[in-house]
Amino acid sequence: MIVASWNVNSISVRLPQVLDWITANEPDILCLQETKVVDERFPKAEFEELGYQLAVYGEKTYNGVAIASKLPLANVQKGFKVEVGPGSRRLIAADAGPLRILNVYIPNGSAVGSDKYYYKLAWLSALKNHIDESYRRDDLLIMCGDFNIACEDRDIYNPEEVAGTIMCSDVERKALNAVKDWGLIDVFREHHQDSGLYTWWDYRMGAFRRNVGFRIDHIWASRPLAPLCKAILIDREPRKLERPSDHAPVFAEFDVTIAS
DNA sequence: ATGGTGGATGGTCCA
Repeated sequence: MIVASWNVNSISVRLPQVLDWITANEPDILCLQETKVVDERFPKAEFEELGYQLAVYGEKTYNGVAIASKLPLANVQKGFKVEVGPGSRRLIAADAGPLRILNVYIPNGSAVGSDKYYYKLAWLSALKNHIDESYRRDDLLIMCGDFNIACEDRDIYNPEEVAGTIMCSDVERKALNAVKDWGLIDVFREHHQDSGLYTWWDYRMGAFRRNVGFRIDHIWASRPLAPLCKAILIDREPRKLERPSDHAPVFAEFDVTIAS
């Protein structure tokens, strides 16, 4: 079973690229972030024509998450039970066959010490509580999405230059590690140890051409599920297209049987 | 050097 995650930076703009990518790669589940449309305007029919069910939780202009799945989705949950602050739409969860999917768009945080940074930390705390309340350690859980945090220096092109700044400050890394300590595994690092492997490159300054990137989009798996991951890749090809998202999709294959 | 690029918007805000 193939599970993918992609921050598309507007599903309206990126729809043709996303549909092409789905056709080429045939993921069973695709988690999207930064869809930037209200639910009524999400292009559901185009996904349904390719055989996918949709669960969407979006808003105008900002944020927005969605799950497209070939398997029927059940127990769809949108947002935290009690939202953090103004309550932007950044979390959607559902069960798909044997898997429990948690798709998150963790706040960017803008700059260390800013109001948005403290919102990011509060959101991470709420995420930890949400997982504690919602899942069991023996669930086949995937938490994926745009985490907006590079966990280690090898996830960053120029760690010395950006040390302590947004997406790699110690405090936000610790807050994310507190989530991870529930029992989640960064599946990508089970399969790849190299630096230079990124999922996001700024649109500016020719960052992609120079591979000035960050690995901030992740697929994490619970302890019983992680060993079933047979392969995981970042697909850089869509980032090379005209009018790309600034993020590349990440996708993982899990050797799980689908009960009928 | 606080720049630069892209998306949604219709003023700027966000990333």
